[in-house]
Amino acid sequence: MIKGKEVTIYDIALALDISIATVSRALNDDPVVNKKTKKKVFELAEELGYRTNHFARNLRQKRTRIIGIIVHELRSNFITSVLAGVEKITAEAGYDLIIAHSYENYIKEKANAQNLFQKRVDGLIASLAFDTPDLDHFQPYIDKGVPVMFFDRVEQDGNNTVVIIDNAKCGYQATQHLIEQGCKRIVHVTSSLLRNVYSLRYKGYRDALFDNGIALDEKLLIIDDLTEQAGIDVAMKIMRMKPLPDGAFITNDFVAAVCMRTLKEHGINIPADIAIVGFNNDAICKLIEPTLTTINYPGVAMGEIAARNLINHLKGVTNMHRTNTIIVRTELIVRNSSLRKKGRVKPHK
Amino acid sequence: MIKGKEVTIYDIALALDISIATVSRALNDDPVVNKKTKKKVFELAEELGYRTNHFARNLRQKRTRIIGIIVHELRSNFITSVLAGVEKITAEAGYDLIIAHSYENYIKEKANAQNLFQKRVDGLIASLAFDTPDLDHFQPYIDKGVPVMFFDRVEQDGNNTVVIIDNAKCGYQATQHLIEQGCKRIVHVTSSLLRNVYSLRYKGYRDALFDNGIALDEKLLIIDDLTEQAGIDVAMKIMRMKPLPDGAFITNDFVAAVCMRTLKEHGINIPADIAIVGFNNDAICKLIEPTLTTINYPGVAMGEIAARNLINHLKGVTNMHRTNTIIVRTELIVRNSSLRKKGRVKPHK
DNA sequence: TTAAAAATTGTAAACGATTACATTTTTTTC
DNA sequence: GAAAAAAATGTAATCGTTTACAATTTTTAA
Repeated sequence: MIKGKEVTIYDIALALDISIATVSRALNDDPVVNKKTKKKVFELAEELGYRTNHFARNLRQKRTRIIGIIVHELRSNFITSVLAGVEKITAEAGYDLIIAHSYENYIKEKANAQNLFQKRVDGLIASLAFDTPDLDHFQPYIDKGVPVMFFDRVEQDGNNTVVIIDNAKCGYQATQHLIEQGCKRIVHVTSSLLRNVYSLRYKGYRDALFDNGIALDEKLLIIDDLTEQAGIDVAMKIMRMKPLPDGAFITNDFVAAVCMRTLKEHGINIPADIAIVGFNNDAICKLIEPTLTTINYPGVAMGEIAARNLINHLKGVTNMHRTNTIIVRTELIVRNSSLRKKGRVKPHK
Repeated sequence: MIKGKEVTIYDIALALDISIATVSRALNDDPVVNKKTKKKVFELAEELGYRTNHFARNLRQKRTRIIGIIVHELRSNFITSVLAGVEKITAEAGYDLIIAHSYENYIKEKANAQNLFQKRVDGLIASLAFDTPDLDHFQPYIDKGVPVMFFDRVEQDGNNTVVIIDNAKCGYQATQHLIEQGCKRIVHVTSSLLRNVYSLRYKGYRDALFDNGIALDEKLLIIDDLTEQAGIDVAMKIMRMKPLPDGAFITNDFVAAVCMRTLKEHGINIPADIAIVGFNNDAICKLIEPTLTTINYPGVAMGEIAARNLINHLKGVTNMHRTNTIIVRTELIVRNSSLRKKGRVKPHK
């Protein structure tokens, strides 16, 4: 193999004194080609270090075998799990994965969407940024018939195919659990209510309060971004509330953990003074003290499902547009941060 | 824009009654083209929804503007940080990023290397799996002159370009710190010694012991994989040691955290009974109790450096092969898990 | 042995850009 | 106003495949 000089099907054809058409067919394992010829072609290709020129092929076939994925944040346990799930399925199916990162920024998300469209991905998987107001930037995909699959962070009323969890139910469960543990004044710490995941969890929270005859107090709603500082600020805000709340449903484990640490530093007892429920079931839940009650959220599975549906659609096995919404199972995992009435609910692990 | 029908430079040329060469040049902002013509082309391209066919372009130009990255594990804070750094730089430079995941598996790593080579990435960034015995699978890249940049997990004696931290120094620092805190019997918990990162940290550990006149006891070396179960097993092993060790240098924060939890559950006091130092400075360090002393490890920066060097090399700005090794700064962050002699070392944050 | 059928191979036209080189048009210079 | 220089545009080959259709070779059947 000589550096810089690429081997093409012409070289193979020339060496074997056959046509490039036959070589091409042989390399693609076309049953029409004589087995002996095929064998010779394969062997010579191997020997010469032939590698397919995917540009030539894609140029001709008009498809890329590339799936694009736009994530709102890379440095997140959940997203990484999804990525792992997607990667597994796409790799198995022989697709490549191009990852684009929006950093929770609509402008970047838009640029990424355009870029991947330019690159002609065969399909797109996306989770929206905090401040994404609409789906106009995905319109070119729809116009060209390129399938798009949204996961987790999706548009509320869009008629796209989405893979999500039942956020309202999760919010309800978490809140109901706190109420069952005797909480009456429950803080809800969440992020931008413009995003489905947060607005629906809030809805679940409200519904649970309502069903238990507890009046909604909007002063107990705290909006944060997902940083460490936010966790500290939240704790400060909670401590200034009078009377002190006796429960907190925080829609992110990391923020919950930082918040808990800060509360503890100020002498507040968890769960005795305040019971806390987080969201995500990150690894930290089992490592902090007390261990954190949370909602388990199956990242890898969501990634796998999104990717599998997309690829099946591309292969024509199923039509994605028939399935509008795929809801993935979640569960409340009760640990010590919320467990006041011992024995009534068995703590998890 | 009609679904399924792609606009090409021919369409634009036809509509404006100019040649495709001019259209091509205009779209590439070639200064040779008349400004008015250029404007007309841009406007019509926009209007018709023209998008470059990158296959045609790449076929002609013989490059892909794609960087491949092979990581040993996706679900890791460190790797995600590196990924974020790489993504930032490659995106800025107009390159796409294809991610491949080896799951700490040599076979998969090899397959990924081959696949990305087939896809003709312009450059490769890689971190090796646990059990990768050699770099033979990267030989095709070298033969073809495709630059490869290794980071973190690299081959010991290879003459490739690598971005690493000074693992031996980190190991030395961590151990020295424990010794300064009065530890005499220090356990070293680490992973496969076949990998540079772990063998060098071990070397640093040994050197620090030696320099302080402490005999090396091989019974104090524990090899684990990086799972939760490993953390528990490690704690159990430590507790069975007689006399109980008084210090532990654990080369992974997560394992250290699980181990600490398990030790505490068994009534062992940290740092009084055993002082602990981890590695990575994951978010958990500040959230667990006691807070975990660790080595800070700049993931994002490493990703940025690796990507920047690769891209500068591709652009011909610098020659990567001149720079053999890039060592990134690290620091010991002292927190409560190792702090016995208050006041002697100021705890971090 | 020969015609028909089946298997195999070949020819040549795409696919959509880039670009060396040639040509035409415009501007400058004296 | 003509020659020279500069600017702008065009022509056509090329990149490496795939694939419809045509042509050839081999096998089968009578």
